[in-house]
Amino acid sequence: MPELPEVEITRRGIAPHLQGREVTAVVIRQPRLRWPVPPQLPAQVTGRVVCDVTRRGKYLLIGFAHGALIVHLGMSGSLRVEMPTAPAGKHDHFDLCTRETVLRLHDPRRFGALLWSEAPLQHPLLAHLGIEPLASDFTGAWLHAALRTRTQAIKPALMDHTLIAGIGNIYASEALFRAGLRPTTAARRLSGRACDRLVTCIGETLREAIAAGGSSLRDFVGSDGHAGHFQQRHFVYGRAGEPCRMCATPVRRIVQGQRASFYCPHCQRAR
DNA sequence: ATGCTAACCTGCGCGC
DNA sequence: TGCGCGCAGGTTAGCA
Repeated sequence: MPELPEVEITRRGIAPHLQGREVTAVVIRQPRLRWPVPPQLPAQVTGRVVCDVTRRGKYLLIGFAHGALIVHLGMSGSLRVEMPTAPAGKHDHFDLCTRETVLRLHDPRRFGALLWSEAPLQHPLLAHLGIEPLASDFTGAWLHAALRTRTQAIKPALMDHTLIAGIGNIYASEALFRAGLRPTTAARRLSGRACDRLVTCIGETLREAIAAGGSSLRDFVGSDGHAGHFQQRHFVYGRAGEPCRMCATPVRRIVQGQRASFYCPHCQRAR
């Protein structure tokens, strides 16, 4: 589930329930995540008030005056706002309680993370993140310059978070389809016009996904919290062998850097 | 520095 | 029904 749009949707869903609220209790039910949840974390935030909930790449930051909780959802993580009386289930790792609700971290595969930092943007996990793909300084000219020395294929380059923060496997394939670019094209070979197009398409892809998820924000309270059920209509992702939505040519699946890439061999020929 | 591989986990869908 | 297999939205550590 969680690439940048899902993380942003989560942020918007949980922020109203946290901002300005005092943390009344913290429950670490299952500390095993990518790294163990720090045992001193409850003492750090109990009795403190949440200032804001922000996002950097795929990281969520639950901010306090003296630092922030850093949350990463990994492959299978989700955050839900529930009533304090709701029973915790299997793979519910952690609760952040306020007087009104409980923020619950659920993560079956345990690739997620929950950490505390007094200077979150300087934290080793965040310090080297690249440009925000929805920020106004992410332009075709910027991308063209950034890719100039990259021998790597464009698709894994888009997923390099030290270059661009937050683009995952689904949206990398989707954005390249929209831009008409072959995922295997060497990044340095992209023309200025191709980079312009790609930046536009990345923005459109991410914004549309956020907008599609935004319609289900109310579900963050009291329901399954499953940000996937609004079913974005992918052009190519997960559609190997199925007809391209634009030209009906069968979509191809290849593997790049041990990750599946999907593309239309007819629509994606430009560079 | 750069680039590949393995590793961390559970769950689901598929073919037999 | 049940079992084994392959696959999954991410990222780091370690090694060449």
